[in-house]
Amino acid sequence: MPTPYSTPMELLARKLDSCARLSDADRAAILGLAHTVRVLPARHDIVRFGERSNQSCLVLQGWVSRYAALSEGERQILSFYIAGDMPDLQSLHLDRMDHHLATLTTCTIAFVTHDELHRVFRQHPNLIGILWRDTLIDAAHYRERITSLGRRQALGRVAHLFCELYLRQRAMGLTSGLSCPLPPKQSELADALGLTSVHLNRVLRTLRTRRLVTLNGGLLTIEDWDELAAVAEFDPTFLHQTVEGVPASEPAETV
Amino acid sequence: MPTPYSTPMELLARKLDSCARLSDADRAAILGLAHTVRVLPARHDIVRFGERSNQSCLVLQGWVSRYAALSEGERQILSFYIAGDMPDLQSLHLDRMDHHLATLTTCTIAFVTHDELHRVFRQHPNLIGILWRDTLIDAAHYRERITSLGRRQALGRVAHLFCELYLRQRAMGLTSGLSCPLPPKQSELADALGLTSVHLNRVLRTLRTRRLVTLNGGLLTIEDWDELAAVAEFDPTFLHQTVEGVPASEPAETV
DNA sequence: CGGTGCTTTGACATCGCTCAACGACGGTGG
DNA sequence: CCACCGTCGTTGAGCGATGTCAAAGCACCG
Repeated sequence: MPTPYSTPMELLARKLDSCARLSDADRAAILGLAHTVRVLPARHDIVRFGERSNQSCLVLQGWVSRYAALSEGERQILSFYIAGDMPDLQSLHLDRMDHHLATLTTCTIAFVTHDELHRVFRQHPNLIGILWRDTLIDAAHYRERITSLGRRQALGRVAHLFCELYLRQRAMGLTSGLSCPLPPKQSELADALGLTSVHLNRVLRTLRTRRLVTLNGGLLTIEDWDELAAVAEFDPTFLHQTVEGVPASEPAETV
Repeated sequence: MPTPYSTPMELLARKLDSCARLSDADRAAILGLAHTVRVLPARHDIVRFGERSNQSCLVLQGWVSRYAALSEGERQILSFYIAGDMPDLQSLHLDRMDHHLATLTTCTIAFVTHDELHRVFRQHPNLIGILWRDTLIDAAHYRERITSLGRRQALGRVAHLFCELYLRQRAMGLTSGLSCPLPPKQSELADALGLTSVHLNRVLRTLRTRRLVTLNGGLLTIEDWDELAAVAEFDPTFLHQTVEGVPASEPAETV
């Protein structure tokens, strides 16, 4: 399932279109953004805690994670990012990183300097709101994660994350039926969900046994969306996607 | 400890000054924001899940909470807001609320319409970045909460929240020595921390016994900042305050 | 064919939850 | 003024969900 994009900024335009409404002028401005592209190996820090950044990154291919490092080598993964996401927009207005940003898989990443972003903002003030909105949606994801960690048990937490990651990939055309890539290892999923990898493994077995979901070789397959969403108490409102499509019991194949 | 402000927008200016740098022109623009003021009773919803809003609110006095409601009457408090905070800025760019906003105590709240904000943004584009930054700091608070819920045990979680709430109030001049208001009831703190009120109560006893913190009648008193911060593994970076002041062992009295 | 890293499983420990009761306190009405 | 009541805080006993530790299985790869 390769990322189906022609140019980096077309990918960004597609992404922004899935959470906002992009006018033709805005779209053109996006497509004109100067950028550089780099391929980074898996498990490689992009920006580190404490650093100042003068550019923001756009994921073109692969998965990126945002994480906080605690003492004793413990780690909390704060969020996952996929093709089309700009995980580093906050550096536009916050001077120091308060966490790390790292690749999870081999990644293709585009970098846009803050100067370039400010230039486009000056010429197309509309875009400010659209990218601001993007960071607000990021915050909405955080809120949902807080709710999960605070009030759901392990099973619901895992189910909820799977629903979220499936729908986000679906909006970017990265799913195939009820399957989608899920490259993080179990220990990484555990670090995101506030669980140990041992317990996560047992939860995965439960999900498999109950015929809700299977996870194998980096491929997630949802066998029963309705039941999975019920276990997760999943409500897609927080995703703020323009296309509200929750998979029907018999979901449409994505184009 | 009454909120020491003369006018609503002076309070906002003071707040923004504590996390950014406000030029004189920006400051004047803030002071000129048209608004209305209302007093709301405690435990009163300001905006509800699913609603659309055409205004944003500014807390002038009292405490506000953002919360998600789950089935079975369960609730996760996502964050607390105090005088100077604008908890509702996201409604500028997100059409539907994905959670609730409610008063915790009796509150004085100022409301500014989105139209008015957009007007000021047009005349003072600087302010866009400053308010955007404010929402990004909100997100930084979420991240820290995720880390707490995911990777800290109850004791550290509680200690961390107390450190955060103390420093945020300190930046607004709402503390007195190492004491500050903490109006939420134990059940509300528990709902914010992913604990039951019973267990939170035991944790508070531990904190009291270990002479770190006492909480009594809505007043939080920190007895040993260094030790409390150590238990919490507290690092104030995520607050993104311009004045970095962490209380010394013998903290300066706030003016 | 022997690493190396990830997943899976078992046995046991522990943190935090549940249920239940009681105490402290303030408001209200007689 | 006092009895009553509701709310909040406090405590105990037992239980359940999740963590810890340790080992084995398994796939990939040199």
